[in-house]
Amino acid sequence: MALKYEIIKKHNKSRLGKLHTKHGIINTPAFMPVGTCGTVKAMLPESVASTGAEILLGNTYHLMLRPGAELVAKMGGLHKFMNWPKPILTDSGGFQVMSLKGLRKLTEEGVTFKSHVDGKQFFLTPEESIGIQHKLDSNITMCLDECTPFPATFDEAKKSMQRSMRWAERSKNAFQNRDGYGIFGIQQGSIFKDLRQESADALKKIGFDGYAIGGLAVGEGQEKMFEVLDYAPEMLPEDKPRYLMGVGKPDDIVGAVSRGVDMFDCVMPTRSGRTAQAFTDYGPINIRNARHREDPRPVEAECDCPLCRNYTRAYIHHLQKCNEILAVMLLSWHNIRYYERLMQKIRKSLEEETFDEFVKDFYAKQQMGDIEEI
RNA sequence: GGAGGGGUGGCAGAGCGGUCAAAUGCAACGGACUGUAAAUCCGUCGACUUUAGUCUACGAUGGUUCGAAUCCAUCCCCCUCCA
Repeated sequence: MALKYEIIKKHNKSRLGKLHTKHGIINTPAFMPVGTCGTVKAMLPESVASTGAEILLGNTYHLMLRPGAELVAKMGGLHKFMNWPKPILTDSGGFQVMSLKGLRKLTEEGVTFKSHVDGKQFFLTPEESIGIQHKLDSNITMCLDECTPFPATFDEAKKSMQRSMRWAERSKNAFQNRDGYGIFGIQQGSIFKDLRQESADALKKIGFDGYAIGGLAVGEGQEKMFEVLDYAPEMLPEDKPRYLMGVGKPDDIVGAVSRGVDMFDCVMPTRSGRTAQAFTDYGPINIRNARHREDPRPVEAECDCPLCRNYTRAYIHHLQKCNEILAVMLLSWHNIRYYERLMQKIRKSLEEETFDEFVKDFYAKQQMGDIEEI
């Protein structure tokens, strides 16, 4: 098989595993920071690596626009181009089918994007998306799909899902097998169990190295998302990694691991870092808030990131107020480290068979909220 | 000494008889952010009560007017240019 996945331990629905790629091993459950344009915003790749991240995301649509897949290939592939020697997963452009719906036209053949940069037209087919991801030298290629918006009626979700399944087959056919590289299918079906099953069956018939759950965390709320995750992961092959796309908040991730998900990616730690939010074991804080103005404590006492080791809340608050780049850098760093530490704790508890206690403790702390007294 | 311009909410700055508790930006305060069109976006921002409303407000005082941030008079202060 092109990508080897070993499951080391299981606990109820949760799994501890290792995914082997040409550029290294990914310990699962894993969180993948998002580096859409060939950079995790405001972070040095070396800094991202120091957080414990073992794999990054890149994006087909954005890299196709700038600098173009050919150039990246000429520069030796995305790993070399961006100085990230570890594994890379690339999204197919399927999310942009939803997020850029005003700038694109969907047909059975593919999707025409009007570049958000200069208006230039790009026609992205499943074959083209796979080809671009190949040129980028992505370790994990994603099928081109349509991230079904929410809410969708049953019929809308069905049509959208079925097209994504036809595109999944075309994507798989266009994919060139190589050792240490793989392709993931993406389940759709919105919040409808029948459609999720139909989608899972279609993907399994095609056969993939891993299976993603797409079309969640698009506005349905955590309760509905968890309802879907109560059944969706188990519809997918047990011996392959399961990847919940675009999720999520820390408690989303813990809940999803409990329900059998192995991989996550989310913009949240970096975007929040740019918008003054810092994640802590006791829930998120907004460092811009006046209550941090004279707080001599670190953002999080237990955290070992540079922000928490070397700077006070008062200082980060000051930097943020002054709109200083350093605030964005340090907060992004902290948040990614927070997510990676969370995943490390999840894996450790699965390893030591204390996952249930970890989950209980996690939610108890999150509910306590940030301690306000100084 | 001569000529001119101006004083508006924390700051900058519109408004030049009613529709002005006063545009807009910044600051302040709070919220949102989930496969990144995002160092972004949204809300609040005189006081008290808030559905509606009441009061105090555009340098100061007095006046004209049904009605004044807007017009007039006097006073105080600031700025530019020329001597």
